[in-house]
Amino acid sequence: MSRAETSRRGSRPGRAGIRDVAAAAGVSITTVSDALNGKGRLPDATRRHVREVADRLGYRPSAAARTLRTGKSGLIGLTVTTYGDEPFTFTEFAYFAEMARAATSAALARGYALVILPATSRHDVWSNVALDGTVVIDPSDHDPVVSELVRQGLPVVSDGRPAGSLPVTAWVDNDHEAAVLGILDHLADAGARRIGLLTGTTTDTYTHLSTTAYLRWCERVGQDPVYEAYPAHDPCAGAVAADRLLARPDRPDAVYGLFDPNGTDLLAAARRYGLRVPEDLLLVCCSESTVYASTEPPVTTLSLKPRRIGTAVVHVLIDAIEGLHSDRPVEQVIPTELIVRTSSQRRSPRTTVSPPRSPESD
Amino acid sequence: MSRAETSRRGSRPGRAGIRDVAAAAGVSITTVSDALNGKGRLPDATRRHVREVADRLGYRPSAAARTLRTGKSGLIGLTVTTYGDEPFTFTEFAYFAEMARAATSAALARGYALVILPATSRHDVWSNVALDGTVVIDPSDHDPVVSELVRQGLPVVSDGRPAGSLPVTAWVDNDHEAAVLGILDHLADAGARRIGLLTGTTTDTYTHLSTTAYLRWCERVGQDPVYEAYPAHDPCAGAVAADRLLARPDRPDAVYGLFDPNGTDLLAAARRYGLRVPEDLLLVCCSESTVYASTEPPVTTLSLKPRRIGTAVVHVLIDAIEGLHSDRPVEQVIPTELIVRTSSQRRSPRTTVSPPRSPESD
DNA sequence: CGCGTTGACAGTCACGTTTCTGCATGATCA
DNA sequence: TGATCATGCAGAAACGTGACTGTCAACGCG
Repeated sequence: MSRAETSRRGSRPGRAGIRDVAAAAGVSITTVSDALNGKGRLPDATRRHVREVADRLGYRPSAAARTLRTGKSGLIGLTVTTYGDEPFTFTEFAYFAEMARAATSAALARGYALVILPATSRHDVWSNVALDGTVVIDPSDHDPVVSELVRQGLPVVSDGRPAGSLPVTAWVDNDHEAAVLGILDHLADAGARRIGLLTGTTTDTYTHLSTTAYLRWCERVGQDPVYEAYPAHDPCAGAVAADRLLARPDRPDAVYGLFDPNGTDLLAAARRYGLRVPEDLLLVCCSESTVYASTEPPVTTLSLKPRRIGTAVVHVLIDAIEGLHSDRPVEQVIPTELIVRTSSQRRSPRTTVSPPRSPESD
Repeated sequence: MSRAETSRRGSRPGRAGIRDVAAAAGVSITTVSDALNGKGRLPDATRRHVREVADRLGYRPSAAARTLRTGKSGLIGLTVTTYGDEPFTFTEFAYFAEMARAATSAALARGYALVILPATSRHDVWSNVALDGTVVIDPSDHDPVVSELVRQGLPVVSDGRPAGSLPVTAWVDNDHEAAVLGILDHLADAGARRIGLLTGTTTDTYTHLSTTAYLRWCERVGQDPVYEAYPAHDPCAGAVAADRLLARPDRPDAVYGLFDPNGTDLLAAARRYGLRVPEDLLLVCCSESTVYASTEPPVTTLSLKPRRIGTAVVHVLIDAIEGLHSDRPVEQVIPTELIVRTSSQRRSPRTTVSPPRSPESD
């Protein structure tokens, strides 16, 4: 069978193949491939001619064929832990959104795209998409998906220090212990005598590290721990837990909340009990949301710098994919930032208006 | 050259191909493919045997090869409008996060995965990933990316009524005019005499439709329009615009804010001017955030139901991809929901505590 | 003038699947 | 008993690209 006029079968109009370009330009397939990829040794005239013809035909190389041939898809998985059947957790919205945004930007700048893939998704979906590597957010102890990916030889970079002996390629995280200790010291400096904690019942690393840091701090300064834990994925449970914490007989005079909505929930609970913030109750919570800049009063927040983390994670991963032995460390610690506002400043009642914050740039 | 023992070349250990499975099971490649995909006519014994051998070898079919052969990648693009160089807009965080979450779930349930692809990304990234279709969020007037995709014959479904003559396959949107009119009537019922609007300077459909609906309502009831517009992607500009709106000589006694942060910004501005909410100022804003349930006072919000929209968009798109002539309409209007809280209820001062809201389920 | 070298391309294979076609074998039926 | 048919499987052709190998002419050099 002759191979001439191959364009008659297969491809519908609108999808020109490399053969069509070769025929139209009067050269061979090899020449087209080399001309478009800048590979071979061709005179610039041929190169320009081929490019021009390709543009005229609206030629787009088939991503599938290229992936099959080269073994690289240009796709990076973005895996998010799930509570329940939803792709990502409710309480991490702002964090996740910012982190994903930065990760997408960073990946894109290096020619990669991100695929959202919940860890609990059906196995066939995972194997149906060709990934060059994966970003895992807060992997659980012995995540089967991570093990499977690593077994396949794919680089896996984790946002959050991996628990147990999870064999990730690299990880990026904050120093959560240091952050909690810093906040507790900050509150103590502001005059707090008994600091309470609003924490979660889940077993992820963030919750675990933060809680143990709190307990160790209490032990060190000789304070009885005062904390309430609730399932962080339930938005209503947070309000209830905040209320419980302030209803205790040993009511704290300062509270740190580990999750984003804790600030508003604690403010509401304080109002119910007639507690003034910051006079009667000092408040800090971990959040990326800007609403805390304009609450009454503005609430001091701890930012985990999700944008820096997202960027770092992607860069480390792509370095691993491309086999670059970069100077980026395999274990990166991103500093947190405490944004001090009125709710944690008992000592300086003069200024109650928080300075305007410019749009974050990192 | 003999084709026996093909496994000696190519594939590194850890990646078993279909040939290896066929050899190990003592059957042909065809039989393996049919057995795993449930296609041919095979006795159950053979089917089970092949599956068992495949599992033992840890066989995973190559997504790239499958895509090349079948023409279906199982990937759906999720395109988000960009202001500046970031993948998605700052002001739509909660909306986008919820919408993306629902879309990811819905796609996953039907065996598809989502790829985040900003509209402004480099062309090579778009053509480097094999997509079966694309979801476009709030496409601009003559989006070149959408045209290109449609020209390639890919289904494109839009979140938001497409402006101009954008040739999308289908779209899903709220009835923004009806929503605005409903809110204005709601505020008027609560006793508002002069209703102001906090709107955006961008030209997207949402902003445009909402603003014109407001202007028409004003004309109908004979009220002079009182509004301030600001670039919605700038978080600081919103606070300034809220302040300006309440500083006007013709200060409104009720305000509707089109964007998520408007509620807290307006509350803060009201405090600065000594205005009580809802006694001196009625407040509604469009937001998906739960923080407005526990602000002081709780703020009435309009929910655009992003989860329903995300689900609907994905289902319509996948129907189009798979050529199903479903009974789902090509143009779907999702109803909005007005969550009435204290900030817009001047008439009933008895109950100032909003009822607890259960986690949304739709 | 003969020979190695280099430029400029063409031919062909392989990536790993899916699927169409087709060949045996045994069962069924006129 | 020969023709028909369903069954169970094997062979091989694509899918569209990238890369290796090979060919042919021109050219420089001793």
